[in-house]
Amino acid sequence: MIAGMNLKQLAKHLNLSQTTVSRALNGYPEVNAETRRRVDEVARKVGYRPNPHAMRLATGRSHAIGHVLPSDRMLLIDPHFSDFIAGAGDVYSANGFDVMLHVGGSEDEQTVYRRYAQSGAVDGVVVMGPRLNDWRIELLTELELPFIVHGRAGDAEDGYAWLDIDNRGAFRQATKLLTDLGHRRIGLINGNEAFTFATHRRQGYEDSLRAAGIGADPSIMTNDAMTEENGYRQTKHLLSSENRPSALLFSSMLFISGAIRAAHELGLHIGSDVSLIAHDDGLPFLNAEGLVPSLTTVRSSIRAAGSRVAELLIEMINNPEAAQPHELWNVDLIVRGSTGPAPRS
Amino acid sequence: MIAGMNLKQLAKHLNLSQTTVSRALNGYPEVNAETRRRVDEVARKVGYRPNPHAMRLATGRSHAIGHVLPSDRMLLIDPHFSDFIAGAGDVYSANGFDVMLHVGGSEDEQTVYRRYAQSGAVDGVVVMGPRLNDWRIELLTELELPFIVHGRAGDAEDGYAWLDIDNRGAFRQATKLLTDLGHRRIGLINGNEAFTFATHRRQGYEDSLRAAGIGADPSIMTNDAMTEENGYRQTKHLLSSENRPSALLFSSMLFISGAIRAAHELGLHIGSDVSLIAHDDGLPFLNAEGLVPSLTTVRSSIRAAGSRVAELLIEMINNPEAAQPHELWNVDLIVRGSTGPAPRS
DNA sequence: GATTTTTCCCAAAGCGCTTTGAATAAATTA
DNA sequence: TAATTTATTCAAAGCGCTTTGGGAAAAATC
Repeated sequence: MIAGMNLKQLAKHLNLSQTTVSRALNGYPEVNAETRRRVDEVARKVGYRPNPHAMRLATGRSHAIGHVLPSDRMLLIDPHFSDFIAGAGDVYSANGFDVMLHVGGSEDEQTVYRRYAQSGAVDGVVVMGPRLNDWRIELLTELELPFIVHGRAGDAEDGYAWLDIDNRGAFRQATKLLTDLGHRRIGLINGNEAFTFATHRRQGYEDSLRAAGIGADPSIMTNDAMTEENGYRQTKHLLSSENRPSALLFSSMLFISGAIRAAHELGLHIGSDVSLIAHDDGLPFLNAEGLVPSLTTVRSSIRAAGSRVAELLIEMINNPEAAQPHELWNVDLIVRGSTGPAPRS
Repeated sequence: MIAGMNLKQLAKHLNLSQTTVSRALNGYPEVNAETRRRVDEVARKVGYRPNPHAMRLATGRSHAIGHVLPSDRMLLIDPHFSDFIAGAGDVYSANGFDVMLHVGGSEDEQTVYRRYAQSGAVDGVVVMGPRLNDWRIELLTELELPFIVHGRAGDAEDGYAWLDIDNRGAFRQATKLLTDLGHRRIGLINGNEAFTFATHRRQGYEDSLRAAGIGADPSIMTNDAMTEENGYRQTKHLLSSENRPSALLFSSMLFISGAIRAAHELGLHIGSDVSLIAHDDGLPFLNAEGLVPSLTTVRSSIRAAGSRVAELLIEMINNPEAAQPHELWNVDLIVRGSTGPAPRS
């Protein structure tokens, strides 16, 4: 590792005290403008970089954000994680924050948070994939470690900071589109309801069914890990049943390829024999528009959410007194080719 | 953030000096067995955790590994990243290492590495998605920052540590399977050849074509971002061409759903009209076995690679004098239902 | 011109840990 | 019994930065 100059040396080089140099670099007011200019210039020239560990030790602030992926990693988080973090990462580095990532391992997840809090290893954490009454929220609150939840964890939503998309509204809209098109039997292929987003989506779906005077039928509602294979299996199952749905709602694009495959195999034409709508997080390798027929979706960029979550958390850290942010994002329904009027039976 | 006791307090509590306590906790020999027992016990009881920043400052070692995702993030890395890191993460935390993740942002990627090296923010880094003669290798070597490459970067392979899968061998095998089955016209739907893995795969493919006396035909070889959509588009294009291939080789499972869709649309039966083989990284949301027909693949777990890469890097860090590791992993060809004898034309 | 402010800088303490260089007591050896 | 070793422990000096509490010179006020 290349040596690099430290503050002391830089100060000597400048014929100034460490104090002054430190202050100059950190933008404190009590330093002469000309001096500051000189310091900045020389620092840049010699490529001075403060030692982050020393800085952290001295200030007690780590300038790092923790992301911990649960050790019982559900399929939910993984494929979405990189996109989320891509969005957040931009913001973090723009603000000089590092990301501490913790995934799996022997150490109990709870211990990790405790360690973070106690040691000041991070200034805040992002909670991803919240579940109903997620224990992490209680723990982090108790630890007084600033955190923000991507999603919501059920009740007491005022008690913590969160950013969520309006999953319920989204699925309400999507379902309404279908009922408006005359569909009466609509299947829901949802993610694991341990996660709140899945619950919210079901609620939205039920809202619109109810509004259309249709009873929810548990036999055409599923909760599964969001994989291609499950998409295939469930679709195949539902569409080959006696009283098959004329429309299906999917909680993730990850289901979709499988679903399309199943429909094809059954000789059903998408958009006429069966209508499909999926929630689209904007994962770059799965493009709803590129499908044939193009897919009707409720879309919300998980990447954008990542950026915003990062922004909010940094604000919270810089300004701990401020009120906890709550943001609920609208989700756009984008009608494309995979939805059409209910076939007359 | 919860306070937590520091060394000094712990020492006082134990009626010992900081030195002794520190030594006891860090397993130094010059400390009485009984004393060590006492220290360990009390430390555990009061939940003492050393402040990592202080530790890092004092030792100069950060106990952290850097992963930096290129800012010109190609689709390649993203979906594979979380699986890779999931594997690596287990090993990291088992060894008390943290992960510093850097993604995108305004700061130039090169600067990030320089900063890491100069400040000792990380003890080593993992280079993912290497390209031909990747500049990162040169830079990191110059910076003397320990690193390991997942993949290879072209020539001078002895100059750095790497772990790679035998992409060439894998595609050689896969192609051979096809030529043995009588296929003479085999398309290759590859990833971006800026990445070395794609080049290696093409080479393996060409090896076996050559061995079978078949000339490579650039018109049925493509290089694209690995997305569902591209899989569809390229497959559709190739399979509807005049002299269509009877078999296709894919560099990623991400292509596959699109490919299957295209084949279906063209009314081609997979496994008889057209044979398909894909490279399978073992991404959890895309299961080759679950497809219908099940997919013949060359499979290598990217997650396992992550674990091993982490292990090797940690060894390198703990033992800087040792020779740089090079590991080339065999890839298994798993024959399933998507491959069959070439149709007689 | 004397006094109070302001401006600009500095020495030194401290963050919490590791590590060096002794010191003391106990155990060996002579 | 005196001289060495060995086994344990400790005080103090860093690691590289921030921050407190002054202090000297310059500027402003009376």
